[in-house]
Amino acid sequence: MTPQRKDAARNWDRILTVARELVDEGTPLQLNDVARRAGLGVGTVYRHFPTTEALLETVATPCLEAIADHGRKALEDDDPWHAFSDYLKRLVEAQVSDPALAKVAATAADTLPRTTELKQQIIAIGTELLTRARAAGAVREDLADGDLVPLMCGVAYATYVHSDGPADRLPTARRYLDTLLRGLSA
Amino acid sequence: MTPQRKDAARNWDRILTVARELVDEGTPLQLNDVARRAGLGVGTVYRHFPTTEALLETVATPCLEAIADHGRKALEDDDPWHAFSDYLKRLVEAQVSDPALAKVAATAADTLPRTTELKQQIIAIGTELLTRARAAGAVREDLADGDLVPLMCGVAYATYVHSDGPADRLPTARRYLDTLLRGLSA
DNA sequence: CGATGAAACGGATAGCTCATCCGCATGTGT
DNA sequence: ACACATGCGGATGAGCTATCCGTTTCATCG
Repeated sequence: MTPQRKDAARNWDRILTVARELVDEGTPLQLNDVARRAGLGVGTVYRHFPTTEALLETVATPCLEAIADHGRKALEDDDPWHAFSDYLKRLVEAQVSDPALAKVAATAADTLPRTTELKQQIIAIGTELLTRARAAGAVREDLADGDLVPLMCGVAYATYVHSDGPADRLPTARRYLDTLLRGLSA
Repeated sequence: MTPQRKDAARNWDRILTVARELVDEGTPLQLNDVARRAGLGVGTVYRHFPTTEALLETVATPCLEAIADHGRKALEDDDPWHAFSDYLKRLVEAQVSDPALAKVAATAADTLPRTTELKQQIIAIGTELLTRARAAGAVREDLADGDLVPLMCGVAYATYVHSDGPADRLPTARRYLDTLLRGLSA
């Protein structure tokens, strides 16, 4: 993934660093803007990342991997409800603390080629945890597999609409998720 | 609100008609686009509606009024929980069937001067219904007044993320709201 | 170590959308 | 019918996206 040549690798890193900064400060990603801030030509940025989405994906990848790792651990939890709810909590917290993740989560898979596989792993883990929780009678029957992602995005979105700034997001998100989970439990 | 002069009033109507069509077919509003479709100069459109938001507001106004009317009736309902949940149902259904409404709902009041008052009426009614339901012990204590709008937007957003097209939105939205209401009830 | 080809760089620039401005046309009141 | 006010239209500039190609840098091999 990272380029072979030394200069290319250096620029790749610079671009990602700048992009991460922009995402964190809430600025919408603009490739020309990234180029200027990184002290590079636009051409360079566009060669590495043909679209804003491509850059966004790459920025979000480490977080996605962390979530997948966390999920694999959750699969070893004996308490199905705890494993399920804890995983959802992780998903929501990640989304509200990282705008890049929120965008990737809400975007259809086909426009995000690079992270599709990771995203599907994360969804598959969620589905598995849901299936177990359902089998244990802990979750309402009418919650379908395909509802998981939308509901997580919904909680994250509600948090964004509510909050004035990044500061009070986490507690709000937790409160909203708690409410949702209460509604989901059997 | 509508201009006095005959030609101006006619153009105003044309613009609103076209805008309503565009919103309904899911196309994002672009003022130049509206002008072209309405057979008018861009200047005309920009004079009536300086920004996309202003046009969006005006497009959404009738729906907002309908909601406020519905709300005033809900205030006469004797069952606090029924009045409250029914009102929320109305809010969510309106949002998922009208993208204009969803945008207006999720936008901060200060960028939408024209509909601010209407929006606040709608929120005030919701708050009143919530207060009554809370007083009757039907709603969880930790649901704050300011949570109402974000949660409604969240449900609408989740519905958008879930659905493939406008067709299956309503049932999905109802299902999600049911789940949320279950979590909100004491 | 110097030459050579491949790969990457940079930024000029074309294409596009947004929004303004002002000369011209149209409607309204006398 | 006239004059003034009001509204109309679209040319136009500002800002952003994305491409293309001449120049530069890197890695490899004799």
